[in-house]
Amino acid sequence: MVRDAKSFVNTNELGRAIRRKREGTGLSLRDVADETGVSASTLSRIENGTGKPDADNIARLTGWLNVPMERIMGGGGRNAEGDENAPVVYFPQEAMPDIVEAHLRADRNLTADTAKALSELFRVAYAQFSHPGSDARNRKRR
Amino acid sequence: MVRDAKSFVNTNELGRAIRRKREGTGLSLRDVADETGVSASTLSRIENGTGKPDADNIARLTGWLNVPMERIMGGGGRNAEGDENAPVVYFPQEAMPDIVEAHLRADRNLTADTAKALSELFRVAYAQFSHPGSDARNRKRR
DNA sequence: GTACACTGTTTCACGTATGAAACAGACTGT
DNA sequence: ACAGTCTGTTTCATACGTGAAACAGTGTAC
Repeated sequence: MVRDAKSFVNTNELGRAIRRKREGTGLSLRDVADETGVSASTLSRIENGTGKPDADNIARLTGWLNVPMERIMGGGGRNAEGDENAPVVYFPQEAMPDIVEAHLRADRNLTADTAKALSELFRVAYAQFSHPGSDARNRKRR
Repeated sequence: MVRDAKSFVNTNELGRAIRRKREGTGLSLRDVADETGVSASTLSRIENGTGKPDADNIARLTGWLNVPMERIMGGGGRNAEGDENAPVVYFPQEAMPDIVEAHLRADRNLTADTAKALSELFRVAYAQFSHPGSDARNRKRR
């Protein structure tokens, strides 16, 4: 049960990523607004970490960044209590192969068979490398 | 771009997936509410496709489903005009290896080196299988 | 019968994310 | 000097997602 529901989506990282890319490419807020459909005012708020963008805008912006939502947002059940701003693994790590498989199945470049084969390959490889001991959980990065 | 900003996050699929899993496991709305931290009323609305859940609840629920957000939600820039309810690829397919890599890097079960090795493996395998023909040149560049 | 416990749905007051527009600066050209 | 055009930020009214609680069924026990 998701220990007491206080979890927030980490939008600070989103904001930082956007500002980084925006300034890196020399675009203004209004430029990005035109490209993404998110208004400049909202964009400004997001970059400065004020408030939390809604689902549509998160989708538009992660799309613009070409980054998976959960990578940038973190959130949900497993947000490490301690470390604030690190992008977090949203899913139980055991689910990694499932995540990859889902992505593969959604990939229109692949046939169903190929997607299956690729995820199988990934599953095997992952099993090989992941939690090498029985207590990989002690590894508290950072 | 972004077509005229009318893109919505596809929450219908989210709702369907939740109802499927919930009924499949014989849970009530209030059971799921306890597990996820999303209220039963909101849960009901989501399952019935009324309104759009906010970012926090999407995170909680995709986490509960163990499914990547963009797989279930679709959304953003690439939502296929034609087919409504199909889960869509949110990212350009070319980005698949990057997506997987991001996920791997966020995986605390893996050391940085291992994550790198795995994503390299994946990248090679994917390149092998993806767009086998030459008609994959629909790509839009911005 | 009538209680009681459960179900999913809807009502309600409240908080807040939103975009348009107003705003404050920084620069440039005239 | 002034005017014009850019920048990011903030104000404002509006829209809407939210959870608690009320509601409407349905089933079971007594």
